[in-house]
Amino acid sequence: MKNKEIAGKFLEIAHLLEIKGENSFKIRSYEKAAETIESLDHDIKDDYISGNLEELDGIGKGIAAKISEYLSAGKITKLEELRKEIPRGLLEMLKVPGLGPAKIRLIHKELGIKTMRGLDIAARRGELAALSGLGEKSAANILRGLEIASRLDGRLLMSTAENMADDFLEVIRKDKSCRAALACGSVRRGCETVGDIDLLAVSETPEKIIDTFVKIDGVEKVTSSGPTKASVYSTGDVQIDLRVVAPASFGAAMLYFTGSKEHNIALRKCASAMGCTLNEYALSDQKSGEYRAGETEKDVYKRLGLDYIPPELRENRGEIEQASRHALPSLIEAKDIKGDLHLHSVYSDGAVEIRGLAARASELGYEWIGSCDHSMSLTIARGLSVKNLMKKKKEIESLNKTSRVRILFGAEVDILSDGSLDYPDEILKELDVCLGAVHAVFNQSPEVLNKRIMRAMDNPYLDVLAHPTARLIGKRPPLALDMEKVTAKAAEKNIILEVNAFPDRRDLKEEHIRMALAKGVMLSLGSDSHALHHMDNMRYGLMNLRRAGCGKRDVLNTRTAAELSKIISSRRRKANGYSA
DNA sequence: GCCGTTTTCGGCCCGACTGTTTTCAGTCG
Repeated sequence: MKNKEIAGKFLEIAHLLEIKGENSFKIRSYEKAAETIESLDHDIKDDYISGNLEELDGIGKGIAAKISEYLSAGKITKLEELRKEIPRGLLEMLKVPGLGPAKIRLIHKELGIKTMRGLDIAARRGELAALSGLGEKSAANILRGLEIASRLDGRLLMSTAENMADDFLEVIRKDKSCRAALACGSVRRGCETVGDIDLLAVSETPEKIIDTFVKIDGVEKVTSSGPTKASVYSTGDVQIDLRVVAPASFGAAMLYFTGSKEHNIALRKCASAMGCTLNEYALSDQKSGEYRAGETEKDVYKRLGLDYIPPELRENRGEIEQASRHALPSLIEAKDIKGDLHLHSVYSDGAVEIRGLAARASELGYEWIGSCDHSMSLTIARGLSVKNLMKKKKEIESLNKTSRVRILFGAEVDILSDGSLDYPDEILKELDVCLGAVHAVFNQSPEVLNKRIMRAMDNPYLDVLAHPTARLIGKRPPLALDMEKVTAKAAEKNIILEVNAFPDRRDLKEEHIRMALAKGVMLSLGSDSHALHHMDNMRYGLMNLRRAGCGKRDVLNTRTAAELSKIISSRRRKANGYSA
């Protein structure tokens, strides 16, 4: 499938046109087309073959022709020409905070600078400040922006961003004039990573809140500060923005600052179509300016004729149209979760005894847990020998006599380099649940790797494929798996795919969850806890599920212990039937 | 470049803050 690839080409065209100074609506058209293509639930080649490209939203004659050219000839002439015309370095400069297309153009035209390095040198020499339209301050901002762009190439993990946001919110909420405060933006939408942190507060006296905010310990630099809005850089050069609004605008402002940008643009179009304008203050009549809604998000959606759209779905991927015909998916919620399927104990590399895990699970309101320690080959994580595994089984049996929470006897079994599992079948058979996972030998060729996973999935005792792509966000790339094939195989063999909730794993990612859901594959959530506090990480896996539009019935963790056992024994029976 | 209940031209989402310039363009979200 080339959807993502093609979407990327159009985004590149959009950026190049920006630098060129093209009409901004033309640029927006390319961006829109890229969004449409990226969020398609099928291969765009299908539309190309059937001649229906122009029926897609935001795709007309021009862009359809470019898609056709790419699919038939493997290139887009317009993009090739733009690349020749505009030095690659100028594109990179767009990533520098404080530097936009107009200034880039100016710098390029007046000073002939076309690389980041060249820009850095000119900035240090003070050549930028001499340009008309720029001054000392702009030059200094660009210099700082360059520093940030080079240091902060990555984004923050959601968990880090949430903690930072909470630290700031705690102080803001203590201000007596603060009625409410929360994090919006990508934090509220549950994204995997966060670029900058957007905070929103409600108050009748915004200046006071802003004043509190810019003085918080941990603010390293205030980059802008007005009566209702301020931006600061906090420790680690993380940008934090705060906006303060009046109570009557709380909902409209929440919508506005939660985004996504694309969702907002689409909502404003809806508003405009019904003679209204939507901004961060309210939904109001275009002519009279009369207030229609704004105090809560629900009110605004309702006045727009839409069902309430949960933040995780606000990406303009069709959710607005779904909301208009009452067809939004009913998303899984934290309260639906009855158990955590992936917990490590002191038997392997966990820090907690099984009884401790069960006690915490009880506090969390769970009915069951899966005690899944590492298998014998993973010596670095004190993987269990068969003998210790059997000892663990006895302990679980004994604990289950009195435990309020049913403890499943499980294991996270290594998928070895040849695709065999790390315990013999007669041992695997004993497990209540068997998770299989790759923990070593990541560097196989894609062919060998895919064969390895397929072979593992052929084992009738493999119930769950845990953290399927083995990625670590920002640290280790995902395995080069053909996820279409993996999800198809999971559907065929009734294998459950895990959504690992550890903050730097979040594996499967939402795109792959959607792929699995489309094929009817069951999913499971696991915190992969190695310490007690890790059990609270389930929320991050839940974010992925919700962002993928996942409902309650799609997830194993919403079932009772009895239902879960039934699902697993039924899948094993079928799998054994296949392999016999 | 796209689109059409103001339909083949002329619109296209909206506002805060900064910096450089004296009224607004650029950037950001």
